Amino acid sequence: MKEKKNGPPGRTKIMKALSALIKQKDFHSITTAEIAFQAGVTEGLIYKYFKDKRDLLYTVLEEYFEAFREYIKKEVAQRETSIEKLEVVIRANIESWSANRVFARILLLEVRSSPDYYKSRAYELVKKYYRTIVQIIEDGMEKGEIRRDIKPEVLTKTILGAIEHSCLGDIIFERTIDADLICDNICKTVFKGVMP
Amino acid sequence: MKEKKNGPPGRTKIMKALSALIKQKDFHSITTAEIAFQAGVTEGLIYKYFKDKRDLLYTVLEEYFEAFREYIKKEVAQRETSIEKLEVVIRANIESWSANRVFARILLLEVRSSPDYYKSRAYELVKKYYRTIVQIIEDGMEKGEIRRDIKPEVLTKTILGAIEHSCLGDIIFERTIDADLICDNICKTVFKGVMP
DNA sequence: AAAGTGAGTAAGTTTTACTTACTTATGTAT
DNA sequence: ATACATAAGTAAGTAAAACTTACTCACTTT
Repeated sequence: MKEKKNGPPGRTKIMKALSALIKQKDFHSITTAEIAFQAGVTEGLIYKYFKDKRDLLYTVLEEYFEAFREYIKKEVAQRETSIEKLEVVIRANIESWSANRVFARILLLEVRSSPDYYKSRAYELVKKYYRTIVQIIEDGMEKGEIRRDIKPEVLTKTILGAIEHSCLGDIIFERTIDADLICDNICKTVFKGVMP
Repeated sequence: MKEKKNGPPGRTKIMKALSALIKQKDFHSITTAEIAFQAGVTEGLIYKYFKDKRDLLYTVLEEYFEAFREYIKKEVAQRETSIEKLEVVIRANIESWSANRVFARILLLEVRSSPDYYKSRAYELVKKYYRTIVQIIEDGMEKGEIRRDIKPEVLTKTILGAIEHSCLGDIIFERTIDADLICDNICKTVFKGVMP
């Protein structure tokens, strides 16, 4: 077996088609007709395999996310202290987005506004990722590496938010992401604080 | 003069109508027919005063943002040190969103994905807000209150991102925002760092 | 009073997401 | 092999929503 169970070829072609189109324009202005044309199938087939246009988007996102989590997991496992682990999460996250802008754009801009997204499998993966970070922080607190007067959940959100917003502008305006600079700045801020 | 130059009554009614509807459901599932009905005008009038449905949304957002900036400006002026100013920005931002969820939802979820938004007047106001914070940080660096080995722009994005992501979940799922907890946690993290 | 202007309308058209009823290919048991 | 079942794919629509166009009415200006 070369591939995972991707299902029928038409389904794969449709996902590839949207994946390609989303590089060129925003999701809202991509029509189902365009997707079908790019995939070389008819419009109706989209609705055979996906509930609706958005469901297709979530499924594409899911694929990206699976790879992303895999990568992060591997990197984290190699580190010892919780601070090192957090640093590698921050770095890997930014670098993943930098290498895979489409993924970042879908995740940060295209799906969040639809209520249905929060019932999707893709969102389940996001939550898993979130919980991984909370766990790192809780472990760090237990080991005395991280101060205990902060809520792990809020700290996680602070870190994820810092990453997201720092990359957002570059993603929207198609600029190159200076991963090192951003990572370095976020780590300095979060680990040691901004006071001299 | 009671009001600012709001333009013709129909225009105001349309904006009020969308403002009310967006409290109940997400922008995508609000139809122009609904907006017109709620406003007590015909659908065509919307297109007399606004380029399209999204343009109307940006204009509503603009109104909210104007008030937001006014409030922040006043709060900031009362503080002395740059750290105090940053703290009050964080607090005022979170409290504004807590008090005005519609505004936060539009800003964080509904407009960001459309390229047109980045040409709107509303986005200009966002940039102004961003620059205000950069300025506070630059002043702080000059006065020696903030370490100089961080880029003011990245630090600004880190702070804004931390705020946004910390509130996002509560906004989406309509939970109450614990402004004090979030503000306190972000300040602790950003000012002093997470290490004990 | 005639002309001009801006607010507002009624009745379309077009676009686009989504459906339905059908055909063609593929694999499987007798 | 042949009949049957199931899955892949298509063609031609429908419905709803965004957006247009050509018009009317009221009110001001000269």
